[in-house]
Amino acid sequence: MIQKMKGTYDILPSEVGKWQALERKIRSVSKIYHYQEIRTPIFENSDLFHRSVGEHTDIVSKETYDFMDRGKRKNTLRPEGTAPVVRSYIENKMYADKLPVQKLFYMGPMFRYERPQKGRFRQFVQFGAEAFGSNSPMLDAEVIAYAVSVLKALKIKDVRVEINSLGDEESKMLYKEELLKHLAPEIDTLCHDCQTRYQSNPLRILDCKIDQDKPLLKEAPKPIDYLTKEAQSHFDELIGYLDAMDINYTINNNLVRGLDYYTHTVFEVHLNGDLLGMQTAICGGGRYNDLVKSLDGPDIPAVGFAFGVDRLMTALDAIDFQGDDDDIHLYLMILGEEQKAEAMKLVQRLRIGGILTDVDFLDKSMKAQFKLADRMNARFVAIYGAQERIDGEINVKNQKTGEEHRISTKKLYTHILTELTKPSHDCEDCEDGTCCG
RNA sequence: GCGAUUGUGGUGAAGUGGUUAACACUCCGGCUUGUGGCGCCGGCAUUCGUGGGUUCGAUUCCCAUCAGUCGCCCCA
Repeated sequence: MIQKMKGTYDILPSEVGKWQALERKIRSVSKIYHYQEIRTPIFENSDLFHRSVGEHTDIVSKETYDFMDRGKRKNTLRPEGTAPVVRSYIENKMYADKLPVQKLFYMGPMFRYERPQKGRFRQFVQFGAEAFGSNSPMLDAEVIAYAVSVLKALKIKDVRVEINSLGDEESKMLYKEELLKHLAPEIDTLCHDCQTRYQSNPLRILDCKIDQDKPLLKEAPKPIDYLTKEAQSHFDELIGYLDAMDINYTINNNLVRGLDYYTHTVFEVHLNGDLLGMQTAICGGGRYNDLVKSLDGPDIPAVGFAFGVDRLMTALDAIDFQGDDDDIHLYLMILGEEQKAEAMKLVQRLRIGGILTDVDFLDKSMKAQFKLADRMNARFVAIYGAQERIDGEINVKNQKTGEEHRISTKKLYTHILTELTKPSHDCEDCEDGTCCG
């Protein structure tokens, strides 16, 4: 038997409703913040990721799905969403659009060759936002507020927003030098990974879980202390906006993030508790003012974030999140061969009229058909046998109340329609009034 | 890339170096060819992830492999 590839998963009909509801909420929050959806290809020229994410990051150095196509071109299945969106932004000259600040979001599968575990797959779904064209800390604040709103809309509480600033290119250079100077004398006391990072990506040493508590790191200089004036005021302003917007956050001076392209603001959203197992990060993002330029675009600043949608789903599983149902309105019970054609005619009319209808295709007994209707969560069952066909009538049973009426077949459609639009309960009980819409 | 752990029907799961692989649920059929959800009766694994080895004999022991789960690394 051929089975799914490691680290992938099928979303079966029984759970797809939750995904659809989740995706719908994400889109609706995106709309409120006025971000527009962009869809880019699932694979790109490999160079895109090497140049943006960073050659020596784990993502690029050991986690990409690469393949050569028949034209000997190097392709990579996208491991993240920012680079493709930036590529598209540049290639489609969106910087010349009527709207000088382009606010985009995307949602779709990403691919990383990793060992799967809780909250981690080889094909996973990310939802992310990217806002181009302004260096204003207002935009950083908006993006963070947007991310928080998504969680709020999903009723995921108990989250922790951590922010930090890496500063601009100048701050980063200055800081890196100081950090290397500080670490140099005792570099051999750090873990093996950190010794490698010393060469490749010294900033990451800061949030190493192994060495975190060593005095060498505790006493290490922090990026925040090496910010240029502009960088410092960018960060201060951001904090001012977040306070004004009533967004809760904590400043984590050791937060650096793994991707190369970040400047200024970086942030992560974590879930408290053990909803996600050992993974707690549900969203990460930050500002990347030099990325567009370094990918041969104009010098345009940008800021964004990415959510792990699978992780959102995992978190939602723990809090009784209601997905879209696939209940049907009417189950048409057909009794007898001679009734089939007339029944199909009826079904077709109902469906054209927008009534979710289904029937049995296996000549099941009445009892078995009732069971089927139950499993489909049918609101009504219409029984259609020989006598009904002769009389031009049909029995309609309300599955909730058990009431049954015999009506003219011609009136079936309007009957079902009226019954369905009747509120099923007292709407004063609705929390938000959306249930009966 | 490293480590731990698991792999028996549709599902959850017992079990043993040796004739018919327990049990529960689901499902199917019947009692009941026109009103189901209850009840009763009956049925559903030539086979224990896959390949190899040890053995007279393996689902049970060993090795490999694949897959799941969890953790490390890293990240969403």
